[in-house]
Amino acid sequence: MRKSVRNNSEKSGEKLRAAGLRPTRQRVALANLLFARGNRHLTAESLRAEAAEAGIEVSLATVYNTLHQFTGAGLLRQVAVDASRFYFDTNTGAHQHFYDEDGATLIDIPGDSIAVAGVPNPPNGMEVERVDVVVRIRRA
Amino acid sequence: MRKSVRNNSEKSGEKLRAAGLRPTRQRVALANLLFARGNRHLTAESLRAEAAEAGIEVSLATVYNTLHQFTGAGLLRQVAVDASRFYFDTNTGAHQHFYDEDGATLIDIPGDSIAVAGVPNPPNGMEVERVDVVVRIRRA
DNA sequence: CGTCTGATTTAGAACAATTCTAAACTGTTG
DNA sequence: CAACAGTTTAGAATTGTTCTAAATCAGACG
Repeated sequence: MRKSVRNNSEKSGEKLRAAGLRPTRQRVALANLLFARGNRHLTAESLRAEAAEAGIEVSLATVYNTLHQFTGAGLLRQVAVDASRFYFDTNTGAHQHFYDEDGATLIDIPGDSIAVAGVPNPPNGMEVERVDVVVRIRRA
Repeated sequence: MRKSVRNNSEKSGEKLRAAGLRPTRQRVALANLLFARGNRHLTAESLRAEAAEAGIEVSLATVYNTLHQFTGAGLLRQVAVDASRFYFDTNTGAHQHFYDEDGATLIDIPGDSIAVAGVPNPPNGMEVERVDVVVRIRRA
């Protein structure tokens, strides 16, 4: 057990270094939480709560900083589904989302299942950065 | 001119009544602004600014209330593209959007140009409410 | 190893967008 | 035209996020 924790931290450290971020205690701890399990969707508050539960004390400002730095480094992706908060996704590959408006939860849709056809050319001087699909669902 | 203004207000009044909303001075004025021209994208602040320019005094709270009531009544639709504010769209039909992240502007994509195929079945007990496509663009 | 330096973290203040509250007002109904 | 429920309002409150200035830390260097 202890060994695998150390391995995770080492892996996170390398990951951060590769991204050009100094592997500080806080960043490594958050990276461990973020990337240990599979794909995750979270908000600043939820990550902070999770960190607190795991006995890691980080200020909210650091959680925000880290989330933004990770996003800038391509380790995370922001998902816009709800104007009231930012969601972050540890899955940075091509994929889409279900968004459950009742529970305010996101569910991944694998990148190869949805196909979007007929996207018009963007206005002059603009280029397409990404095509986001959000399938809004609710209790039937 | 005066005649057409009266017509607009009468039309707005009927529209509101049909939606089950009492056609008050403020709601009629905002509806006129919203639906007089073609499709529009706006935020609470931008609508309020526009109202102020047109000499209509409405409190910000009323702008928010109205926007939400209109949305509830199906007269407007909310577009989630940016976690930092709510956008509203006067076009409630099926269509999609370009979102220019530099300028924070929305551009309509007609409903019949984009086709989304392969949406998986939603989880049990859930139904698809809507499929939103946002094409994020930026200066090339 | 201590020391230094710039990067990072922090608590708390500041901010922006939105929502709430309680009182004043207004549209409709009888 | 009185009465009541629905609506509006100013301003306070709340929420989520960003900023600030001071304290702390990671890594380099002697």
